Order: sequence, then C-alpha cells, then structure tokens
Amino acid sequence: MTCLRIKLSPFSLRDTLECGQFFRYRRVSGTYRVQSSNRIFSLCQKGDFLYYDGVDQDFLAHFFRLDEDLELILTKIDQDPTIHQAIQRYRGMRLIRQDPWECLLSFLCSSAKRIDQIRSIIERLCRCSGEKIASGNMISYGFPEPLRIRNLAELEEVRAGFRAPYLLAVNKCIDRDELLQLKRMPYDRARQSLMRLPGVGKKIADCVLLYSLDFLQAFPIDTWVRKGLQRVYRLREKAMEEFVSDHFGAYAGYAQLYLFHSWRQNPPLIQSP
DNA sequence: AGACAGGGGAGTG
DNA sequence: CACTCCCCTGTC
Repeated sequence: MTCLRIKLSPFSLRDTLECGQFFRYRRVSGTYRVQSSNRIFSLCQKGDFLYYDGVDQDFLAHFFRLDEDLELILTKIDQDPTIHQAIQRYRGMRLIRQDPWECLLSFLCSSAKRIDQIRSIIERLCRCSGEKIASGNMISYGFPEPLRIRNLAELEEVRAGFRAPYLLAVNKCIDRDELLQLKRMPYDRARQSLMRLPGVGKKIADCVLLYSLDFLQAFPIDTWVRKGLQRVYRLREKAMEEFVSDHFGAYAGYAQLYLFHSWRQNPPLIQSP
C-alpha cells in the first residue's frame, strides 16, 4: 500500500482490532481494511510502526486514543495478579474511540452472538440500509445513518432475528447528536438515558459509554467477564459493579478490555480455595 | 434432535 | 430484588 507510518510503542494492532470492541474490519494477509465514520482505510503493523493508508494521522490519533498515556493507565489498573498477567500478555492493546451511532447499533446486534456472527450481521445491515460507497474499483456500504432504516421488511436479509425491532426503533428515536450530548452528563445519568432505549440494558449501555463516549470508568459485564469475576475474584452478582469501580478505579474500562480479551481466549478456571 | 449462545425484557414470587 | 422463560438465528 502507498503508506504513511507512525511509530507507536507499545501497540498491538491485532489485539486492538480483534478483541471484540469493534466489528467493521477485515483482515487480508496481515493488512486490515477498516471502516468507521464513513471512512475506509487500511492498516498494517510491522514492529513498532503502524502503516496506514486512506486516512490522516489526526484521525488515527483520535481513533486509537493516542492522546492517552497507555503505559500510565496500565500502571493504574495493575492491581492484582490476574490483571497483571493480562497486561503482560496483551500490552499494547488500546481502546478504540468509535462513532457513537455505529457503536450503539453495533452492540444492539451483539446480544447472544459471537463476534464473527456480529460482524456478519453488521455487514448485512450496511448492505441493506447503508449508503453505497465507491472505493477504488470496489463497492462498499456505509453504516446506515439515523432514520435510514424504514421498516422491518427492509431488514429481512440482515437476519438479525429478535434484534431487528430494536434496530428499527432505536434508529427512529435517537440520533448521533443526542448520543454525543450524553458526554456532558455524569456516568450514571448517561447510562440511565441509554437504558431507556429498547434493547439496551446495562451491558450494551456500558459498551456505548466506554467505546464511544469517553466514559473510561464503564465496565461492561458480559457472560465471559461475569464468569471471570465469579470464579477468579469470587464475586457475587450484586457485588460486581462496586468491586470493579473500587478495585480498578477511573480506568476500569481498560481493565475490562484486558480481562475480557484474556478470559475469552483462556476461559477462567475455578480457583481452588 | 436439541441445547445453547459475549443480552434484554416481561412476568412471577 | 431474584429467578425463569422467551425472543431469532446459527452452530455444535
């Protein structure tokens, strides 16, 4: 690719893109073709260098949160042997700052689905309701903007199942600006606002807050993280939220990213007493 | 064949 | 609150 490059350390493009926080990418022989915010670009990491094409460095800095001091944050969340091991193993994995609209609808598609299935649903959603984009000699589809989904019939080929009515309803009752307004609120209020949307509970609300609205204290608890918190940290359901907030602090969201990635690859074992 | 999945919601006790 | 069942689809 015709390339620019930046030096990043530590950085792991693979873990960052493939850890389950983001869905619109495709890997072709070591190069990632990524779509976000109406952009299509390519990324490839060689050693400490990130090669990029189709996007400028300012966008990448925003997207990969390069304004944040990752090493410092990792120091702050490094509170126990479990998270310590995850940090050692995946050091360089970063949170991605996604577009809030895409993020909300993407995670609406995510319930009770595995990552590859979520990616397929989103791809079909773009093909059904998104704008056609010419990119070189290829045709791509943008992510459907608010109000672009008109009715349920339009989503038939998406095969989103019980998620389809949620997508339709949410696409009609909120837009990107209203989501961005949430950044001004305290975490709990923003979370409550999101949870008023159909199909959005605690988990999806926290994903949107963490991955797109800069609430780094948000700690989405899905079944993998739940199992881990139960088995490794010996927590009961109702104790989880308070624990992660006290234990990991203001950057709990980064801790979730590392624990989730680690537990998903190596399912948490029950610790002997 | 039948259970189950990276979640949410409605209904019940 | 805590618990159960169902939601659609795909996969093991």
